[in-house]
Amino acid sequence: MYALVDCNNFFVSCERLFRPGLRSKPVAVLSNNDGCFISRSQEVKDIGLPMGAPVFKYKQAIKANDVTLFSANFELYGDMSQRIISVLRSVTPLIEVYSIDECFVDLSQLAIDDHQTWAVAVRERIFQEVGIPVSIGIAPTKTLAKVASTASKKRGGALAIDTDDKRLELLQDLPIEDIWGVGRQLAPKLKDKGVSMALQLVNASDGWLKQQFTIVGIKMVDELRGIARLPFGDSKDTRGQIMRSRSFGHRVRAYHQLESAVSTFAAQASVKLREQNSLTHKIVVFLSTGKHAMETKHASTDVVLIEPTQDTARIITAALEGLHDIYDGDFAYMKAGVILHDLTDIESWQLSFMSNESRRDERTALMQSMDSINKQYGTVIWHASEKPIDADWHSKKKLRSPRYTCAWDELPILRG
DNA sequence: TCTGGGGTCCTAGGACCC
DNA sequence: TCTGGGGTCCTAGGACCC
Repeated sequence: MYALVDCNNFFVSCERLFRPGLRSKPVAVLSNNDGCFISRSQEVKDIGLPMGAPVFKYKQAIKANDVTLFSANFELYGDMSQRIISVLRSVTPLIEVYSIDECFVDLSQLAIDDHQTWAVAVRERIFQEVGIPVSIGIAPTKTLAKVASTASKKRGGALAIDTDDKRLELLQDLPIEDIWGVGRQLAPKLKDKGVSMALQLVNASDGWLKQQFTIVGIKMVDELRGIARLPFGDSKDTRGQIMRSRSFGHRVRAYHQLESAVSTFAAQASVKLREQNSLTHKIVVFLSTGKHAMETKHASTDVVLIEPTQDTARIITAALEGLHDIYDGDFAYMKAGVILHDLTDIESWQLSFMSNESRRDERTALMQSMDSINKQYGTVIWHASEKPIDADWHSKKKLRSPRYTCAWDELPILRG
């Protein structure tokens, strides 16, 4: 069995901790530039201000209902999140931190008589020790635990799906768009086929499901049927990608402003990179007019580093080169960002670097940089031979760069 | 005028290899 | 030297999550 511990209106709850007078008053937390709602108290939900909605469109309602607004304070939320996680860790080490306000717990190693009672106790303990109200759902799969925790919000904040009857009862009342994994695209598609409730999905034939879904959807339905198909993540603290980006809140045309933003993002991203002890091999720089512009434009570029690096100065330099390549003074940008891709563990970078031999277009550059690598690592021996290739074959295969064959496996570093 | 900032996983199809 | 067809790797982009 799995538990999902889900913080109620998390950011709002954090702010209320320091402003107890705001309990039971309408409160919302806003995104960067105070652009849109990212957390709402129950009172604000009842007023009808939607999640993610732009604040300027709801000025009237905010004033009329005397809604208290906060600019987001992610340091505070991160700190409160850690406190909740440490309470859970004291119960069992088998937890998966899913997001800043959600945590899965594997209950299989715990001696629990009654799941409902356990959930109530843990919920009370978190509220006592941290002051944040949470909802706890317990079920045989992660997706069902999610269903349970959502349903628990109207039933005192703790709910265990420990019988099939309970499971079916909940699925009967669950609209498909509220299922974890059903989004904007899938929901209308399913409704067109006459499927609007989760129970219909669970009762559908395997043949029909195979027609409608890819493997992702099949797994989702299995999870709803009580068959665990999602791995219990060993809460990786090393990300596969690191992104820093920001909307400006107004249109930016001046190159120096973009330059300053991009170098800041590159620096911040490289700090994250060092914290997780990784190297980056590819840097993506992007500029965008934002998705709400009449005419949306998006420009991005990949900067591939021949030698993976962790060095802030090099990352900034490379990012600015990328910016220079894509900058087009003709239109104004609303947003900019830097993404670090192809992250490698710092201890094993030589291996992954060398074994990437199918990146043919990088080969030429690699050959040129081999000298410096030889100097740096001393023992690297390598060789490459260029095969003669006739012009016809070349154009047929649409090869843009000469073809090389390199005996990477002769590198002593791979054997070591 | 002003509409978040992160992430993950999967797939289709091209690139590449034998 | 023949230049096909199938397997595999890689990438961009989509869909989804909070």
